[in-house]
Amino acid sequence: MPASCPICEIAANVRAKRERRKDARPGELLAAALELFVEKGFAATRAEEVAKRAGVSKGTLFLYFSSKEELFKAVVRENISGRFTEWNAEFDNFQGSSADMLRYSIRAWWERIGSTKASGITKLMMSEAGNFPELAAFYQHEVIQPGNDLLRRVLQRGVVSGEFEPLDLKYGVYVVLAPMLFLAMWKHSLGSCGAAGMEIDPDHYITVQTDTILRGLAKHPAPASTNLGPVGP
Amino acid sequence: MPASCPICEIAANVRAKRERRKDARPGELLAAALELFVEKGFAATRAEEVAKRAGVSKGTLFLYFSSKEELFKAVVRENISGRFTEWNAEFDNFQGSSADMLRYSIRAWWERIGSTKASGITKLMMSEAGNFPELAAFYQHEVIQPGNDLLRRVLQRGVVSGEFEPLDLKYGVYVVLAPMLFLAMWKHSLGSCGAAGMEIDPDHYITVQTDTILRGLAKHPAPASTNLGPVGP
Amino acid sequence: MPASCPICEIAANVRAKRERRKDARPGELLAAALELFVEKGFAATRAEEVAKRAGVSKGTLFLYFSSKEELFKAVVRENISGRFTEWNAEFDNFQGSSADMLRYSIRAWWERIGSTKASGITKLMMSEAGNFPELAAFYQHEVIQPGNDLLRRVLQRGVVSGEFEPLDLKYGVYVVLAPMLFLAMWKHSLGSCGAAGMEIDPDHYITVQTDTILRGLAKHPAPASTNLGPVGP
Amino acid sequence: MPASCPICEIAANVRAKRERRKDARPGELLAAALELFVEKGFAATRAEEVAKRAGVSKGTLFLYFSSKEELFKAVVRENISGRFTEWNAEFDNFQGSSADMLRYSIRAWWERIGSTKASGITKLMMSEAGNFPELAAFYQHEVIQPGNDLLRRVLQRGVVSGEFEPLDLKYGVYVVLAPMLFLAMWKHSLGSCGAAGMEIDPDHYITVQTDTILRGLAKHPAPASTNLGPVGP
DNA sequence: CATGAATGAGCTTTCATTCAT
DNA sequence: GATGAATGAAAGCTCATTCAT
Repeated sequence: MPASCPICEIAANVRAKRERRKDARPGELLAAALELFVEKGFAATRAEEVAKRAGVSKGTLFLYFSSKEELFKAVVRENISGRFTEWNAEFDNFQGSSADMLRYSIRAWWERIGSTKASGITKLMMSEAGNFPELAAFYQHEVIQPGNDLLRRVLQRGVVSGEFEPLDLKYGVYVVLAPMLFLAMWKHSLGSCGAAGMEIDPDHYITVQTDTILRGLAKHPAPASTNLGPVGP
Repeated sequence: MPASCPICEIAANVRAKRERRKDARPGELLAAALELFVEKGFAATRAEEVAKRAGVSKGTLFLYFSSKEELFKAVVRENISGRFTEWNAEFDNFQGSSADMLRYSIRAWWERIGSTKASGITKLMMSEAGNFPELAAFYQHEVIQPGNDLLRRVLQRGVVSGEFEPLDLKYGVYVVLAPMLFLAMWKHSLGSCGAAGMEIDPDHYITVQTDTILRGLAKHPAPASTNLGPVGP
Repeated sequence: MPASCPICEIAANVRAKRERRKDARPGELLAAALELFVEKGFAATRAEEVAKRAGVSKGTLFLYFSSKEELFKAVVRENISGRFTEWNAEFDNFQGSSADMLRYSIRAWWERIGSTKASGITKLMMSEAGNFPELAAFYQHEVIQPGNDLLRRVLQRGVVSGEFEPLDLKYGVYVVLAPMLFLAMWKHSLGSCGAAGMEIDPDHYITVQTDTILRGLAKHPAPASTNLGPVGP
Repeated sequence: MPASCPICEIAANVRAKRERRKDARPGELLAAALELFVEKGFAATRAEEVAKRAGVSKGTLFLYFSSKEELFKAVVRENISGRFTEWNAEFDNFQGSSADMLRYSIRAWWERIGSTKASGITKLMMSEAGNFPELAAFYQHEVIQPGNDLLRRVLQRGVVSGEFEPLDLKYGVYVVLAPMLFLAMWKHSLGSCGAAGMEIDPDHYITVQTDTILRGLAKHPAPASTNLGPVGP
């Protein structure tokens, strides 16, 4: 180290730390809020608790988010924005079979969303959609729709290439979506209650689901099943 | 009993009516509470609103349920009572292919649970499991486990008979369960927000899911998929 | 007293008392709020304090008034509505000189408003008008305008009859209004500070003002007024 | 002082500028505070807003005033400082009739106080006197009393010279004071609400009031009214 | 039994005030 | 001196719960 004033260095250091702290505040608060909202639900989470978990006081929270509801919105936005542009690009260049592409999609979702805290948002939205119609619409527009579109493209690719049986694409995406979203929600509710028999091993779950779904989608030489009329004889 | 006193009869009648009304109270309250809890969540539902929808006063609610939490527990318990004994019997006698049996199970679930208000408790439990661990355990014991067992028997029957490919039964049940429970939850959250593109037509959804699942489970002459390496290039 | 069940009497009595209390609540709260708002201003008055002075709990206040602002509005309405219809009628039938009529008006204002707690509203409105534009408009419409109109009629009567010099009526009313409203405001602010020399004896004040105003309005060279009897017909 | 060092001059200059700025700070803060207190009242004015309007940070405000209350006191004190010595001198030398002197007094008040921001403190004191008794006493001592004395001298001059009718001087001053103070308060409250019919044109108002007051005070050939005792016989 | 007026703990939100930089 | 991020006491308002009727 060359000649330098140690006092100035300390001062600069502290200032830097302070500014880093200031910049980090919203992130820390959003992280704490995500955790607590997912754990306890929106209404059952007290603002003070979020602040405490983020290591700040009650007042500080409202310095960064003008209301608890605004905090909620910010949590949702923070954890979903911009992922889809990245994903779309990834998919444009995918080389390989459509089955592999679907497998890849599912694994990627799990690694980037499902296995992270962001998966809690799915449960959050399910629980609170009724109380935040505006946010629900936002979520539909920013998350559901892009996700649907992404999956539809994968399925369509498979149908066009002859790998998959033709199917109603709109409802076909739910064949893939439903098991994934269910896993996310389960993880954050009944799956984390500690009761015996409630735990789901995600990797195994995904493997079984993926295999079955792919066989269900695949084009077969012979049709699988005869149809059934209404329930009851 | 021989000739009866008409006055006594009237009195008994009146008493019976009053008792019936008295006995009906909790039911009306539970029905109102179920609706509201499902619509708005536990915390966002006010006790007074439940009372009003049940046509009684606030005080009366607390006459029958010592607290809002007790009311919640009663709502859940009320709506998951022993349907499974009936179902088990039904399944013991089922005649037909296992594919038909699975189809029948799914349709039966939809008609008796999924399409009724009872489906709301699925969403409720997902939302509130964290705040009511005791209830979650109860739900797991009374609903999840029996449901799992039921479905496992169906799958096992198909595997044993050679209709279905062998599969991990524990996770196989989720292949059927996940899409159904997802539908129930969707219906009560994002699906009822009025936003365009969020509605799911249950019958169509069930048809597509069932077809795909059955083809995924069915024993095939040729294996379905090649395996995949790790995610990423 | 004839034969009567003492228990029933007590019960009826208590119920009556309870209902009387319920009916009295809003009035008690309004009275307490008026006092405190005038004493300390709107913002410096805590809702709990109002409740305490009315002998009820914080929650009860919000049972009757949905917000502190609503309470404020109710206080203003309570203390001014309907007085002007009565006053207008009184003035239509007034017999006597216009000087006497003006004297009577001033005395009547003092006895019915100025000397009562209602006079505090004047000060309240002056202090809070800027923060409650909606209320200020309400006050202008319900109080200021009717009061102005009333006074204008008195002045006009005097001018028409030749008792008063012709004058700009719009600004003429302030010749009477200003000293009266000033008295009301003074009473509730600097006049009640206990500082020596700040007290104003209202009767004397009114006498001096009235005499001077009447001489100022009177048509000269003829003398202005004969004496007046007690207020009231 | 003879030849001066230019460097010293510059240094002194800079220091003077800085000190001027430093000395100006409190003044800018007081000006901002006066405006805001008058507009919105003491309680509804936030310290941060005062600071912002003065172009400094929140912390700086508390560097100069130890609390919001101290700021308030300083605002009042600042705006009522010794104008009266100047005025007294002016009045000692006044040449002309007492009517002219009174006219002059009123116009002077309007030009130097009433039409300036200083008139706002009249309203401020009225609104907050109850919460700041110490200030109220101060105000009474520094403003009300001297103002009263000044006016009393004018009236007395007129009475002695035979221009004015004899009158109770203590209450006579309010004949002049009340309309003026009322105008000041009106201007800062209901008069600035934008509601139609609330605006008062000060010049016209003053003209009408002054004319009426002077005629009310003037000595007439025949006395106007003898009454003085309490109302009623 | 049923009622609903009353309660007060508890929550969100505000803002004067402090103090490390 | 000046700053503004941080604080936490305090206020408005809600609502589960009680209890006199």
